[in-house]
Amino acid sequence: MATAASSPYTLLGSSSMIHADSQAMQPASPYRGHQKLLQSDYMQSNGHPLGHQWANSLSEGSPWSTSMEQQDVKPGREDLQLGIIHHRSPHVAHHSPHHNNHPGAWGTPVSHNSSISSGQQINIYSQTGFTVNGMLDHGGLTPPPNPQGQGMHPGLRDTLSPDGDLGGHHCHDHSDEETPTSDELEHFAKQFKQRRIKLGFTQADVGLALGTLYGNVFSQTTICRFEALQLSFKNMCKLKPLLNKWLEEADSSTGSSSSIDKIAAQGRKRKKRTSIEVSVKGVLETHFLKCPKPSAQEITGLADSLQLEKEVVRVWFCNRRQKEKRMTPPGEPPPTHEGPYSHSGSAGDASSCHDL
DNA sequence: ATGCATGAGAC
DNA sequence: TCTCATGCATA
Repeated sequence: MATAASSPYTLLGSSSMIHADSQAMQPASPYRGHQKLLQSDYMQSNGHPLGHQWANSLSEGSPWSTSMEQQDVKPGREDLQLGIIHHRSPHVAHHSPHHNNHPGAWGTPVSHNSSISSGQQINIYSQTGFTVNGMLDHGGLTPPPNPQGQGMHPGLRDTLSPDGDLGGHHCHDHSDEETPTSDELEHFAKQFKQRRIKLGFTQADVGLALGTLYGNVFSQTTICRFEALQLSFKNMCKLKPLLNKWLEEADSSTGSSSSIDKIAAQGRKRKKRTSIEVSVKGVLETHFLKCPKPSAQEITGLADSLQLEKEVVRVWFCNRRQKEKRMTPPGEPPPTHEGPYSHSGSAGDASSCHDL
């Protein structure tokens, strides 16, 4: 038996800790953001669908490479949130318990190569203006008369399903609003951030507002990643319309509406974040370069060597892969250093990292 | 802003 | 078991 780790986590008696902190934004850090998103087909070599579209581009002229230099400046808001709440049922017509929105593929709506092992699922569905609620109050962008209106909806986040179809028909392929190009997304992200800041909203505010408006609550992290274009193309496509709507709302009701909606429905005890030492990280990275996808056996061995839980090591590799996917796509080595596991030329890799 | 973590779905 | 979307907790 190699694998024998079921629940390595011990449930610690965690008291109900309610963190009522507000996401204060940090002074924009001068980080590097040379990320170019390219829309290309999946490169199905032979089972290694690492074909992502995030490519690095040092072209300073590329809008994508330009990092946001805006700072979060609040013109004059203290607890004002764009919580335009309407009295609408949180449950519109959810057919599925989960929100399985497939906004579209990575700019490959027609491609249906099944060679994509476990990469992006190819769906041609598109969300055409998901019906947020059956009915908006009046006009939709009407701020509530009561600024301190009580948030009547908890932190529902799986209620909204941007379906619009599922009926078993319609196969429109509007390659316009449905599948924005990477350039559009990039531009939108930048515009979004600027507007957001201008309006005096934090990323967390937006996340909450989205939940208030459409039922899909997002965290500051997600909004942040959206603005930084650190999400997958598909994910970006999914969030764009939501954020776009929010922008419209925010723009329309500038100076009105406010509702502190806190999603305090956290009944999940999360494992304490493991802090991996730099030295250990170095080792992990070294292994990652050799083998981005170590087997369970290798992971176990590594964990043992580093004195870490197997789960931690496994998750580390998973996260590492994800990170690599959005930062350094295969085929485009970063300008600062060499690519991680440089493409093996054409075909013939996909695995085989036997070195233990 | 980002590292580590969780969970659903795909394979 | 991996990928992928997402977020708590933290630097």
